[in-house]
Amino acid sequence: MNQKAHITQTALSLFAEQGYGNTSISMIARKAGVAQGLMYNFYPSKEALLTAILMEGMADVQESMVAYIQTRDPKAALRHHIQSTVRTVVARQEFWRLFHAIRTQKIVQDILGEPFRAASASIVKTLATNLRKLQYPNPTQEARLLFAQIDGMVGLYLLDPKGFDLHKMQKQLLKKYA
Amino acid sequence: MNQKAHITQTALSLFAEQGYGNTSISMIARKAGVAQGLMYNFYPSKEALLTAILMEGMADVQESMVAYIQTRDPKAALRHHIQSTVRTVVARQEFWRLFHAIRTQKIVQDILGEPFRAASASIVKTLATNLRKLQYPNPTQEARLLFAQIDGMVGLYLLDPKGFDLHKMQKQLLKKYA
Amino acid sequence: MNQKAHITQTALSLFAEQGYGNTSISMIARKAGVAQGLMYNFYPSKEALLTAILMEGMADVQESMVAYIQTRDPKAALRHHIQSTVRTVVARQEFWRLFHAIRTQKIVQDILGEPFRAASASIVKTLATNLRKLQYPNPTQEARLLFAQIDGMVGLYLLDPKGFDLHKMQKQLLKKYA
Amino acid sequence: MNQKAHITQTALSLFAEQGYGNTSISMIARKAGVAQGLMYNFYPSKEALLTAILMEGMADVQESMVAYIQTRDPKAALRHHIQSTVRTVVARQEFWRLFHAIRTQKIVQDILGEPFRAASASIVKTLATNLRKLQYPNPTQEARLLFAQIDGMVGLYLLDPKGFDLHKMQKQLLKKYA
DNA sequence: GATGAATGAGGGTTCATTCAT
DNA sequence: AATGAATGAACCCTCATTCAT
Repeated sequence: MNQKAHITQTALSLFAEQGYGNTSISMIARKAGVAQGLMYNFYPSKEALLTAILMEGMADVQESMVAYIQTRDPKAALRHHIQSTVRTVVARQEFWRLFHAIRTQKIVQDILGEPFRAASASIVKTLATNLRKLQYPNPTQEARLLFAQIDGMVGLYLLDPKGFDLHKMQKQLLKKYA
Repeated sequence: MNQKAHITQTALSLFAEQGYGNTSISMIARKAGVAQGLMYNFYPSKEALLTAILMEGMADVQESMVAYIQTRDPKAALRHHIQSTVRTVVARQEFWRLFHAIRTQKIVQDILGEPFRAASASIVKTLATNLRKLQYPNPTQEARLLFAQIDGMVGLYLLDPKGFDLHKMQKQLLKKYA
Repeated sequence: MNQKAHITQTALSLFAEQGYGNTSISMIARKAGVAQGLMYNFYPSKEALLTAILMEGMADVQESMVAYIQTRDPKAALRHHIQSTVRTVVARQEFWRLFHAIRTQKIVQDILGEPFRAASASIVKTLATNLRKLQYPNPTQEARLLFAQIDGMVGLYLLDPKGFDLHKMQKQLLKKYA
Repeated sequence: MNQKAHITQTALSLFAEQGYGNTSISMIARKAGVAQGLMYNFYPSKEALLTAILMEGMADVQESMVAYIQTRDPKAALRHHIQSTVRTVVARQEFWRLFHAIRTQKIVQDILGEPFRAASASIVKTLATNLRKLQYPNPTQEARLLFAQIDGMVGLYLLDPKGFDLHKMQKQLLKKYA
């Protein structure tokens, strides 16, 4: 792996583990085995490093959704969304832990606030469309509730990955909706 | 209000508004209108102040649950739990915002990790008991799902109190379960 | 002397001796015998410290000019200006050394550029008025030349206070103009 | 132009424009279009680069004086000195701006302090000789005053090239002395 | 000669904490 | 109890310098 990717990955690990604010550049450098100053050859600031990590993570999520966004069958569409979310959260656990922990902070609101709201709205809208096809009453509210449910499930999993059986939850959720 | 409570409340406000890490003791003192050093007459450190705030908040939550924990009718019990949660989140929004923002951090995991897990387990167990009475298949999983749903709902509300209609969500949730 | 004045004076000494850019906050603190952080109780930044020093120095100069600005007799007015300049340069040598060394730098241009130009123009105008009364041909140009002469004299003195006999120069200048 | 001269000239431009301390090696390299490390093939350090620039500039000044140092007629000699000084300041403005801005700093005092004092003394002596021929009373003091005047004029010009009419000042000075 | 990734000392600044008053 | 001046460790960042290629 090249130096930039190595530093970025190390930073993500530490940010996820102990928080952005509690992670110093020197800690990242030490764990990555490079000099402090080197980070600034790749990113102009600590905040820029965070931004890059968040942007890349969001792009990955977007990409994983492209695969099933066009699914016509409503049950399949819901199933794909739930499965895809669980899959990406497990696969990129560190990113999600960081994102969930930091998404209330001003710095992230500035960077990702609007994109995140837009993405959320888009997902809710798609869920609503599919729930409507399945004859749910009040599909928009139901979609919001389902979104909250998935988000809550992910949040609780990230809070305690060992104690929270995400796949059992996923199964249960699929049984209910798809 | 006595000095200690005044300082503690001021700290909670600032922690909730701008984060624990971004709030300095001098800011708290300035906003509270007291000298910087005074806080140390009541708490040995900034972390102890945070701990006290979190403990107190958790105790309040516990207390609010005592009122309905003995409810016999399962639908009423579920209704009370949902309503009580929403009520406390709205009434003590600052505490919940702080708690949700910070609950993944090591410092909080150390302090509240175990109590929180215990409280969660207790709630889930109660929910499961009631769902079982209502003949839900797989009531334990269903309880976990409901817990996640409530938690997710609260989280999304705290993320954007103006844009997220908590009461409409509550109504929808009540319609489904109670 | 109080701490603030002590720190400010120490900073002026070091700035004058080795330049603003070559003087670190830690050097000032060490020489002043206080902790680094203390300076920030009095000035919000290193630049603010410099600004305060420059502003105060300029105010002193202004004040010393008030005493003779109203002098009616042209020869006396010129004499007073020359003597006052020499006196203040000798008395506040550190300030002048700092000011002469730093006045070309952007940071000072931003802080004092306009005030300095205005003050210079005012002095030149007064000199011109007095030279006109003394029947000098082209008094405005002559005033500019005299201003340059005084400035050059001061500059060379500050460059080498021991090797440059400022008072002999002053005497010679007074002989020519007053 | 060869690489060394190109780098040196680029460095002079930047030093003059924004100061020695505010100019980094990487800025010089970027503007010169070469790699950061290349400078070290020609100079052992940033300070050595500055030294070379200053030495070369001084040598040029010396050289420009050789042309008229032997002028016999005193008025012509004074005229040549004034004109030559103005000419070189305008022609090599960047060097002079750098030199005037930095000549009080320790680093330059160490390098050029003694040579500069020697050159100044030599010029003053020549001026005195010519002033004596013109029957000025106290020609040595008068020479020092003239030297200060020229230096002050140059300094004020460099401080504000657009606002200070150097050639008008030169004319006025020539009228007085030559 | 020429490159630019890598280093690490040092800079300005913040802030939790202490303590004399 | 209450003050706020004082401390010093730690933070983010810059940059002259080195060196493998």
